[in-house]
Amino acid sequence: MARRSAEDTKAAILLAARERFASDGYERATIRAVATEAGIDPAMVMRYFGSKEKLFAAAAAIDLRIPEVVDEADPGPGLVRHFVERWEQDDTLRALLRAAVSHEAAAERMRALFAEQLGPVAARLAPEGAGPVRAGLVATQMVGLALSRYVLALPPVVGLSHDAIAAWLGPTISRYLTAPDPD
Amino acid sequence: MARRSAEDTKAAILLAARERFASDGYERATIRAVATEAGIDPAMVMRYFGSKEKLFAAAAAIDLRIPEVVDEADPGPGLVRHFVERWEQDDTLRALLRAAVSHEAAAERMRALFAEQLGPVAARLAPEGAGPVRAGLVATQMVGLALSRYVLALPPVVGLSHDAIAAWLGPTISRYLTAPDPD
DNA sequence: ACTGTAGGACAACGACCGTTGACCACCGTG
DNA sequence: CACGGTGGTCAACGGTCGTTGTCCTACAGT
Repeated sequence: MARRSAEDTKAAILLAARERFASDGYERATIRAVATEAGIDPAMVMRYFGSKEKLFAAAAAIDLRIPEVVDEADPGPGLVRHFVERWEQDDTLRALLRAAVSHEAAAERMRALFAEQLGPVAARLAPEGAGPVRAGLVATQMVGLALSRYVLALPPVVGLSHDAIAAWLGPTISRYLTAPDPD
Repeated sequence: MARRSAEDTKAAILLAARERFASDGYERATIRAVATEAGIDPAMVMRYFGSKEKLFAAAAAIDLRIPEVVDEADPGPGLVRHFVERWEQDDTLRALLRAAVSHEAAAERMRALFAEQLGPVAARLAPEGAGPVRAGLVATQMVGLALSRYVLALPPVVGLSHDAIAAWLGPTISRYLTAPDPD
């Protein structure tokens, strides 16, 4: 059997870690299970990542890659589509979401993620000074979709097509971002 | 010190259990912590509830108490207000939500909750046959609000008043329930 | 006063977890 | 061929958890 390089092993561990964190959450995802899935000894995980906490931090590093250019008048559908594709692309966001619910460090990372990556978009599209609130409203809808579809697996929500999701949630997101303040 | 009745003790355990499950999630909420908070020995919890699983089942029993009568043309704001008040009334819903993320039995209970209690309302207000999908859409927005506000504690969402929440999310809920199907 | 019973405490078991330290095997290089 | 470092294993420690069995104690009814 050919020896693996350290980088290959690290990558295998990260992949396995995202999978376990995504489907088991922070506490149920054990170092031992991650190691088994990566085909190595638990001690290697410690060698390469130092602790479970640091392994999670490495596994949950993510860039939302929100597109710079969107339809300024009706940004919702495009953003919704982008989010859905981002969620389904790999396990990272699911891992972060599941962990954020019971792990304070993960929750903090999630808050930072929305503040730093969704914030600027909202600041640009929203009325003067309303950026943070509008970003928060968008977050409620997008996080709720993710939770319902990928974690709770509510059957009607799982059954929605990407088109249906964009058609239903798009107007909501557009309104949260661009509508004037209500009375 | 006067002895407590079994019923009093059971109630104290349930109260403590909801608190621990709500703020720690299923796995981090230990029987030992619940017992300490209820002022008794962990063994008592087992005596009265049999197992951690059954304790959770007892602590997570809930009735959403969705009002029978709502404004049929614009049900959103009223429903949103009712949900927010229901969430803030006690720890039961927060406990269920947090546990549902990492505990399959709790997730199943959450699915049943929405199907049985939100489903009928959606079936009544939505176009023929569209009930389940509309209930699912409503769930994405309401669950997302709860997660963002009570679990992740996103600052802009935490800062919203009940009035602001109803004003922003009300139209969304109304549209999900009563709008005709999009193209 | 006696006693049965309901309400409760204590200590321990077995399992599992994160983490550690000592030890091994293969490899390219001198 | 020796050899050092890289990639890897193994066994164990200390801690915590759910759970169990045994024992204790206060009180109500006779």
